[in-house]
Amino acid sequence: MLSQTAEYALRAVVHLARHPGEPCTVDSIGKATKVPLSYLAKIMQQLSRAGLTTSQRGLHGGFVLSKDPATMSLFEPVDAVGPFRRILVCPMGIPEHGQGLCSLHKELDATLEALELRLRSTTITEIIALGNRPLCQTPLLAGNS
Amino acid sequence: MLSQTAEYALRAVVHLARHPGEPCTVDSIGKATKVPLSYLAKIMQQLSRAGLTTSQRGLHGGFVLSKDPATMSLFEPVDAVGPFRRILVCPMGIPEHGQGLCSLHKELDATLEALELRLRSTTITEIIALGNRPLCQTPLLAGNS
DNA sequence: CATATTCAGGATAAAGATATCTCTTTACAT
DNA sequence: ATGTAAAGAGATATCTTTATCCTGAATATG
Repeated sequence: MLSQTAEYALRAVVHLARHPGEPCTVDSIGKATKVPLSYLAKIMQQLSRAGLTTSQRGLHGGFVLSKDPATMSLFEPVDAVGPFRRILVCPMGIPEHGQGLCSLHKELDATLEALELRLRSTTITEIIALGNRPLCQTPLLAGNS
Repeated sequence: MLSQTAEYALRAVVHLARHPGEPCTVDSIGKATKVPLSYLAKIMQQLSRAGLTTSQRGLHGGFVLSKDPATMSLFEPVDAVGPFRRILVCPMGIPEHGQGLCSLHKELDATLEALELRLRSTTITEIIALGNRPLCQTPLLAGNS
């Protein structure tokens, strides 16, 4: 339902949130989150273009979250890598009276809305706080890469 | 979020529900719902294999819903054409203690669950009853093809 | 300044989803 | 029985998503 790319983006952002201030390279993020490195590089570009991360080249460079993860919802990385599309006009045509959706598409859009609201209402901080095991392989209390 | 194929499947099922008893050909469904005919043919096959529709070949053949649309949820056609996947084990590996998801995937799965429940709790009959314009181009009260 | 490290961007490849076409099989109507 | 209307099924084409690779540009360090 969420694209693979969105999954990867969320993993990366969660990882960055767990390493506040510390620039993380594509390499280190990819290894920690098990995302293919060369693909992750593209995703990180998208996150940076969307303003969610700051990037720094060169030695000790890498990516840092550009804002407090307590103010960043799950929706943001998801939307950054593949815009979230609501059903605004009838997918079956009828552009003229496009404002009134048929009941099927009204219901589908309401479902999308609920999904969007849920993503918007959960923050990255909540994920890393919740039960403290944000990404599966990270041990419960140890310092990890 | 829902695949194009799922969208098409829902349109087709809604159309069938509006023509109870009357076998609808791929051709007629496709024209009424603006789904590419040759692709719709494949989708109807999937619905039939999943047991949602009954098909009849030959003159006056076509597809009929195999059960009362009041007992069919939106989930069924969606799941029939592309199985709905929950997150049951960690997508990042760790098969050993696979039962305990990390918090990111717990939240994502909870979101999927909410989506699934919503689809499961809306029936096709509700769609065709609701405000009575189940598919956009169908006139409000007229007999239509 | 030289060099190693890292991101940026473009080109390409592989896989999956979407779409089309053709031929076969089934069933009805005459 | 024969012709015609339909679904079934397989092969193929196109587009999008996912993934890889390579070269160039920026930056810290010595």
